Amino acid sequence: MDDVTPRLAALPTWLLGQADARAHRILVEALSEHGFRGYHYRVLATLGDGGPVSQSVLGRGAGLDRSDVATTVDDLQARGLVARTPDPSDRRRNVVALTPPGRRLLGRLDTAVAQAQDAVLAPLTPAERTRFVALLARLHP
Amino acid sequence: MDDVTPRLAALPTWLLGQADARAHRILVEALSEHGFRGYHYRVLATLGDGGPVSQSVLGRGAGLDRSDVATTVDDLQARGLVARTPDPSDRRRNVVALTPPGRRLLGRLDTAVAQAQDAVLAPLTPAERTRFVALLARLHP
DNA sequence: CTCATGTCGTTGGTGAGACCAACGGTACGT
DNA sequence: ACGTACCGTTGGTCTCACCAACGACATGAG
Repeated sequence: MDDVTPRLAALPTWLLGQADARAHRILVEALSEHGFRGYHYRVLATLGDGGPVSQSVLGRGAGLDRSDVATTVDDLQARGLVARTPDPSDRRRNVVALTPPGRRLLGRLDTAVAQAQDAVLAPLTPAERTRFVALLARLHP
Repeated sequence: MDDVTPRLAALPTWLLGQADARAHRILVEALSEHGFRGYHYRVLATLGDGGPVSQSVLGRGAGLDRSDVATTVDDLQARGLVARTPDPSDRRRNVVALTPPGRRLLGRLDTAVAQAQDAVLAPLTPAERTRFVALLARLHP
């Protein structure tokens, strides 16, 4: 299956990219079964543990550019999953909050995402998973 | 710096994505200093340890779609780094080979890429690097 | 030999993700 | 009052990955 040339296959960056590509495929698969993409989940998850926030805070929490927050919130709002209201105390800001359907959906997506994590780490034993995640966290300074 | 919401930060897929993003940035940085992108290096590297091959073999070796091979080879050919000649024994095929300048460039890119690997793994001790790469390889079945 | 099947390279298109620039509107400190 | 800085929006760009359709060509079955 892996016909990749040795000079590439030996590179840590290549292995990392392959592992991430697989993880990404599994995660995207899980989300798309519900009709959503990565940006949607990131925004919902940020709202889920951050409460109603401005879009700029939302962007920092979800790791998104402001412009991508705007279009993603547009989308979620059109589906009735978040509410966007002007902030009375600062009229530059929008306050974004989960709606009840949004919160229920987040619960289902959380489950799907958790299952995806297991699927991604499936090739490793529980002890290896712990060590792997620890090394991964160190790798991102 | 990392203001990402806990629900995301705890996900292995998130950590993997962040680590890969960082690795990718470092690698792209290294290549772009020479004026090239990932696809260019992948193709040159595949030619470097595979000898002259058809574009379809090149695609398998470099992990690229046929269409992406076509445009990448176009580009490298225009820069005089590879030669594309019809295969007399099968006129459907093109045989792609490194030119002498292409081979010299590959040497320089290899050095840059090797330095990028070190930079990516810099946060880990040598022993940890070995374990990390081993786990990474297992994660990609 | 003929013809169906399948491969090769090319063109063109899609979509996600990450990012950047510029704009009008707004807040705030000086 | 005014300059500075921030907010959200719009409208791009780029890389990467992938898919569909096409003509040219090779090959095996009959």
